[in-house]
Formats: sequence, structure tokens, C-alpha cells
Amino acid sequence: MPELPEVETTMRCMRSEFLGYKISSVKFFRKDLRDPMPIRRIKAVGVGAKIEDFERRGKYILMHAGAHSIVLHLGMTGNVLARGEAKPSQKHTHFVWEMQSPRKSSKKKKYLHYVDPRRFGRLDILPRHSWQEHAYFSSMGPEPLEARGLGSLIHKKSTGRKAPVKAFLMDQRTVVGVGNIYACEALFLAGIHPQTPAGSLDLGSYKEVSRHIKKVLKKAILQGGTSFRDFKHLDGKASGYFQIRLAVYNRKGQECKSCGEHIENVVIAGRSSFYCPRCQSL
DNA sequence: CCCTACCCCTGGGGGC
DNA sequence: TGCCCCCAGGGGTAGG
Repeated sequence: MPELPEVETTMRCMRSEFLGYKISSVKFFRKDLRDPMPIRRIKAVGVGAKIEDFERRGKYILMHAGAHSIVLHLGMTGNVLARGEAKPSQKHTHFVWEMQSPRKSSKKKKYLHYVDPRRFGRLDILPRHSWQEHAYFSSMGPEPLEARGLGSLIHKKSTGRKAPVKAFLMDQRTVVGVGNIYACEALFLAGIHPQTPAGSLDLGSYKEVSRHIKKVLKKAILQGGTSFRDFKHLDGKASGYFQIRLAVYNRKGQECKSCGEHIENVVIAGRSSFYCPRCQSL
């Protein structure tokens, strides 16, 4: 599971591999991920379509092709591979699409493999002209790296909210793309305790959190996305190599890099949350 | 509406 | 070596 940086990295890799390619045939090895996959529609209108544009919105990847947009979400363990052969290279490969180069001279086939052990991912196909109106997207918050005045936007939404600020930030209606890792990291950098009621923070605090959200996401994108076990680049190599130095996430009991205090762990809205009790006092 | 608990699923790691 | 329990980057839904 990728958060925004991993999804962005995957989308960019897909674009560089497959932009302008036609989906020439598809093979599915099961019928559902988290939901049933629209296999008939993919076969009916996806096969033969040329992918003219790639885009990321929140944690979704969009492949725009003709009158349709193919939507892919990687869930927690989804992964896209670009390979030279159709044969699945690993367990939990759920579909393989044959991709045909737009250049006549290139007769070498490429194959898009989708691998997802936990199958929390999602595949759908929507009308291209109205994809943004679909429930996946219609209530999404702003893109953190594009929105202007992000701190003010978030602060405005926080009015009256009693939920912990960390849960509030991870809600995709507040702002998209912030998952468990980067929510912990951004709150640490901003010196805010993750259990602080969202509505009790002032504009200045939200400006500061927003600044750190952007900083952390940008840095992760530059490094190809943070990851632990499942996120890989399209060539199948693990990107742990690029792993970002995390200040608090997954560092329970270890020393805070800023003050030396031990990092603590608490469950907030069902998600494991890490913070420094001295740097992030309530 | 707001908020939390629970669920979907497989696999890895630690304790015994 | 094996078993068992806990945990994991997301997000939808049910129910208080």
C-alpha cells in the first residue's frame, strides 16, 4: 500500500512504459479483487484501445483510452510490473495485459502484470468524460501537491471535528494521498500529537502540518516512494533501496532523532500510530 | 453528519 | 521445524 508517492511513482513508470500503447489482449486469472473486476467491459471496450494519457488522482491511477478511463487502485499490496513475457512471474498475478507498441517498427510485445497478494486493490472502467463524478472521486479532498492554500482548506474542514487529527488527515475527504506512514511523519515534523482533536488546532498549526505533508510527500516521490515489503518498481526490483529515513513510523521504543525520548505507539481509528511524547505533547 | 469498530485477504515475523 | 497469534501502506460499511 502505497501512499501517494508510491502511487505517483507507479503511475509515472506506467506512463513511461506504456504511453501510446494499445491493449491488444487481456488475460484475467481470477474474477475479483476487493470487488468483481469489469472483465467483460474491459474486453469489450478496453481491448483495442490506445492509452493516450496517464493520471493519478488521490491513490487511484487512471489510464485514459478513447471514450473510457481505466481505473486502478493498488490497495495495500498491489503492484504493477512491465515484463517482456505474458507468463506470470509470481504468485498472486491477477491479470496480464498484452500491450502493443504504437511504433510499427517495434514488434516486441510488452506485458502489464498486476500482482496483489491481499487483493485490496480495485480495477474499474468509467466513461472518460465523467470519471470525476464517480463516487470514487466525487468527495475527494484536494491534491496536497497542487492545492493552493492547503493549510486554510484543511483548517476550514476541521471546524467542530473531534476526531484525532491523524485520523482526520488520513480521511481522503480532507486531503488525498496521506496514508498511515506520512501522516505520522508529518505530524512529528509539525510537533503535533496525533491524538489532538482536529477541531482544536488553529490555522497556524494546519499551515505547518500542510507544509510538512508536502515536504514529506515530495521527498518520497523524489526517492521513488517509501516502502516496506510489497512496493516494487515496474521492473520488479524492490524499492526498499530508496527507502526514506523515517523519523517515527515503525520506530516504537527507539530514540527520537530530535530529542532522544523513546518513540511511542498508540492505535488511532484502528491504525498504528507512532509519535514522540516529548516533541509532540498533547 | 461524525466517529469508531470491523471486515475484506495473504504472508511475514516473533514467541514458544 | 512448526504452529499460532499478531501485524501490515487502504478503504468501505455498519452501527452507535
